[in-house]
Amino acid sequence: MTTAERPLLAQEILALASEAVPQLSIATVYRNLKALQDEGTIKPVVLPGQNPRYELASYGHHHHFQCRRCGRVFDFKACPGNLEHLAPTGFTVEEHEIILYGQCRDCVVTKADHSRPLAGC
Amino acid sequence: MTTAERPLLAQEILALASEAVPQLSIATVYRNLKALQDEGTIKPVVLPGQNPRYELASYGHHHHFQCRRCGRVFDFKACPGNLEHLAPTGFTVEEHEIILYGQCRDCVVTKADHSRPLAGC
DNA sequence: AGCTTTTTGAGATTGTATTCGCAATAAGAA
DNA sequence: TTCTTATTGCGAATACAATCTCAAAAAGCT
Repeated sequence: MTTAERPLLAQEILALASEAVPQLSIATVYRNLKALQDEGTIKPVVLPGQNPRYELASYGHHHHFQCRRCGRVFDFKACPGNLEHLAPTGFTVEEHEIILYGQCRDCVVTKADHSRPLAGC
Repeated sequence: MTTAERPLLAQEILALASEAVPQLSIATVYRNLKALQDEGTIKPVVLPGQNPRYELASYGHHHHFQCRRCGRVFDFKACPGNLEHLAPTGFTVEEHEIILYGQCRDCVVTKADHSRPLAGC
């Protein structure tokens, strides 16, 4: 399994790995994901209402961007920090999560080009 | 159906409404949620890996806080804004979502009190 | 009250991501 | 090569939120 530059769905992993191992089954993908997760190599990235994606656990604090056109999720390191004061008074903030939605670099090209595929571009 | 002060799960709605209508079934809850959603009165609030909660659609831009102890989700209006620049260069940000995790006012009381229930407190 | 329409409860069913079971295959050791 | 162990493919099974079915109950109307 090679390193990817963004969190991947089990299905994306299957698709990508299938290029090298055509008969690869989804069960094997899930089995390996589980194993890698148990040993702490990877961790799940869950966006609201979506299936888990997976990325290397070694990558530090960061957040995620999802492209609305191609659906891919990207990491970004930037973080405003100091979000503790946003919560209602009396609340304690232990962790935060920021998710940005928009168009990725590949997809901003032409706003109105509806002929391009909506996923996997 | 009365107004609640935070987004509720179908199950929470069932539990709360059952106090008034004991034999209420989950099907009715889902039916009404769907109807209210179709007419635009409520909208779903989805946290990563969790079932949708529902809140009034009229409440403007805001974000969510989840208490790790009782699991309840709360709204908060505060928002740092200007998150567009956080995304990688070349990306366009159309929307953002911030989720804070921690302890709610009710649950911060005693950090080490493990005798209290973990949900519904 | 009698009739019609809408809503409901309760259980069955669906959809779908994930996991299991197990025989087959591959990889390692000797 | 032969034996042993680990991994795989593939179809079946699971888990579970959400939806459907349909007879019963409730609400409206006259």
